[in-house]
Amino acid sequence: MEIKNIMASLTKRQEQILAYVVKEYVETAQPVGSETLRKRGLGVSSATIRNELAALEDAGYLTHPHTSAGRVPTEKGYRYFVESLMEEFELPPVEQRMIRHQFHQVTLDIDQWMRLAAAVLAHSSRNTALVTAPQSARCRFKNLQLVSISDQVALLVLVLQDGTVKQQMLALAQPIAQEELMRLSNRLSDHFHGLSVEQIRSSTLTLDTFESGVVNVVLNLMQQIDRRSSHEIYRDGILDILRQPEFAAIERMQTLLEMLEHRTFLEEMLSDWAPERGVQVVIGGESRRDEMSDYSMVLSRYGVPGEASGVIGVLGPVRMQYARTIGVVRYVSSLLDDLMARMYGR
Amino acid sequence: MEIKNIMASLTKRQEQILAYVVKEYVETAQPVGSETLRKRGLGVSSATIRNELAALEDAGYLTHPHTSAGRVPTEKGYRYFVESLMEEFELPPVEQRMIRHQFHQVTLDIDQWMRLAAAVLAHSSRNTALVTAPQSARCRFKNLQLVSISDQVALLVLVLQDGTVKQQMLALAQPIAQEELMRLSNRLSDHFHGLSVEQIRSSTLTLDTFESGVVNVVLNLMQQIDRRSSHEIYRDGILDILRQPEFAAIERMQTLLEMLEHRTFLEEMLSDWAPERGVQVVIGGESRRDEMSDYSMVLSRYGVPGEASGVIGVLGPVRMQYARTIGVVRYVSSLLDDLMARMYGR
DNA sequence: CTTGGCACTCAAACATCGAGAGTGCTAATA
DNA sequence: TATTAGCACTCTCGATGTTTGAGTGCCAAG
Repeated sequence: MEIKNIMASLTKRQEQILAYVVKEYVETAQPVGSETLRKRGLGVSSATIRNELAALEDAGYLTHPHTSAGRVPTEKGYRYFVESLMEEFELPPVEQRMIRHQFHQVTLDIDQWMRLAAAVLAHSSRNTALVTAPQSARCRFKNLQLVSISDQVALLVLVLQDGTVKQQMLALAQPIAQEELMRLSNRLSDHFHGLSVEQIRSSTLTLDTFESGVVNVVLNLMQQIDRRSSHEIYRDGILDILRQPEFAAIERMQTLLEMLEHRTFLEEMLSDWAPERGVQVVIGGESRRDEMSDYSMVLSRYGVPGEASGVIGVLGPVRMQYARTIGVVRYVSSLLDDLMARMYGR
Repeated sequence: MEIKNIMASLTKRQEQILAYVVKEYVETAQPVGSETLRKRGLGVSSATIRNELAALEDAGYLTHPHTSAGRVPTEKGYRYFVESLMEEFELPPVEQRMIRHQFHQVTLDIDQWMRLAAAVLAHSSRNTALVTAPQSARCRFKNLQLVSISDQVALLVLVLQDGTVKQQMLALAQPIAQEELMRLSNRLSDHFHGLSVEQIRSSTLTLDTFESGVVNVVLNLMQQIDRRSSHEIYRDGILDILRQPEFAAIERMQTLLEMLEHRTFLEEMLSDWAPERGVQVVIGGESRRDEMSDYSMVLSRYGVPGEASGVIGVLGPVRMQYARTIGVVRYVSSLLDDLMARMYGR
């Protein structure tokens, strides 16, 4: 007697059928029936396939929208597919080269890279891409520049060690000459070079009112960044995902858009589910969020481990081309790894 | 005998009826019939109103979706309403104060102001807001700073006279010390202070390979800005507009989203239709763009006339609360005027 | 000029029906 | 024991027909 159903393990044939169902359904968005499956060339009759389908349904890998409809994978079904059935997909070299080329064409700028990464992910996966800029564990001061804009306004430009740039206007109580501002810039830049928020705060530097005002602004900006509250999330391909047939119903679309506009929600999702390494697949309700029960995510972390890392990901309907998406995410992630490594000087 | 129809001018009662139709339709999104109108208190029977409606339709101010439906304003009808019938709407002082307060709470930063302006417009008008940052007629160099990031990478931070900040990473052929970079920064900053692209290009300054590389990057960035190709358009409230009943049909939604994602299209629309001064209302097909035939825009320019100006606007369905929207746009525009004036030192 | 009255129109909502796809079960077969 | 042919059954989907009601246009009387 064969071991069957006891271990909830599937026979070879069941696996094959499950794989076919997933692939077919992902492609057509239509429930797939026994006859369609037979034509795929299993060498058995549709009746046999029906029996297997019923078994797979009992085991929880498939469902029925209604009595006389074909089968649709459940989350468990997709999970099994992703874990055991799916063949690895590597991005074809032509595409790889094209993507790499795009990254090298663009100027050396994190913001640009992030946009491009989002665009590439969205385009290649035909879903919505989410990308966060690399965050240093704790940001460190690098350089500061004060530029006079008018009698009453100066511009403060703050550069952090990882290349992040922040600017802010300052209102001046009374006019200060550009030379004076420059002298101050240099003094502070020298003093604070390489320091974190706490270190700057505990530094013993005698400052006049204006100077300590400047320092406070700097500390504020740095804290904001530390608290990741200024964390921008780059998105792309919102349109692409809306073209999927699952969004024929209007409120589906609405809820999705609401999700995508809700920054803190996305932030949470990404930080909750981004893996430390490798590519993570989160299918539907696995994310433990009702709003996400119809969507899956494929996430990866990139960057230089100790230094700074960000997250890239693709969000799409549960009915998603997992193999392809994982391949794309993996590739873009490794590409960003390289770029970051080069930027941080290996 | 009265002058009527000859001048295509409307009688008082017709104007009143047209105004009611517009208001009612804007509110309910349903074609409005003679009986509804009678209840509004015109003091005449529905039959009389029907006659007037027929007259208004002949004159082109109203239409019929089908024989047995109520009336809907045409573009001509909306235009007449906006031009002659609508009562001015001033934002209530409470709201004004709230908005002003928000602007003063936020840090002195153009980017933040733009975001806030978009958010306020979108929220107050319940439509999609579009905002462009102020553009100087011709950008002028103010200051430049080179910061060493690693052995192979330096960061160039360029500040323009209007406070715009641009950064770009530079790949270094060989390591250059921070002091050396600073010396160069200061030299170039001094030399180019206040100059335009052409003036920098024709300046006679002896430069080594690296230095002229830096200058080229600067020129490139400045040119980009001059050509307005880097022109960011701040958008907000995309969701709000999608909640309108006109988007029950899915492809309506799709085309709108496509429009809103298409940057160059929006840029064109804004630059084509933004008025030199005052508030401009563009109704449906008046914009001479098929894609826009279902949408209206309310636009205004803000900023300091000779110096730098940007555009703010609201995009919504033709069936829009024009009075309210115009009021909001006017107020936010004047508020930005003040802020900009203050920034440029009056 | 206004109004009550009435016939007419059309979209939207609802009900009915047949076709088709797909299932589950049974009994026969290898 | 696993497979298969056969068949009754179920349910969706699209087409078709029917009803309802809002709203019009026009006429004849006030």
